Amino acid sequence: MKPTASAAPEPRNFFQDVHEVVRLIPAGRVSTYGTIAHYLGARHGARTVGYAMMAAHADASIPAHRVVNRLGHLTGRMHFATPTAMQEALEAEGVRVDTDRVLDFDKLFWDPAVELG
DNA sequence: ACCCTGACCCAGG
DNA sequence: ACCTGGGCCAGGG
Repeated sequence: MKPTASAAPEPRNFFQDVHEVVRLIPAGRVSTYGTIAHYLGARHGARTVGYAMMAAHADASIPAHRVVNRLGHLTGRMHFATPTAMQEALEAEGVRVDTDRVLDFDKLFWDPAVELG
């Protein structure tokens, strides 16, 4: 018989996995493309996480502003409603930003492999 | 089913 | 310190 909806594992693609991890980043903390890629499996590149974040733009429940590049730079800022919206969203939760870079990046860095076990 | 596009990161010369 | 190449996923035309 045809597998029921509950029996069939939902077809999760990599983008959805990325979105799920991003939702877990606490307010006031930041993570990076490469970290998330590594957490989800070595065969995925950081670039692909970037692709997933573009797709995330449609979903307001994903805190896309908490994902920056490995240097703490706000590389995704141009994809927000305004070029300053990403920085403003971070500052609204207490993250200091200067010239498109997160200050105290090492301290605020959130690694799913560490925080989630 | 092919072509294009797009928030990255590391290794090597 | 600069540039290059390789890896990588999903949606739309």
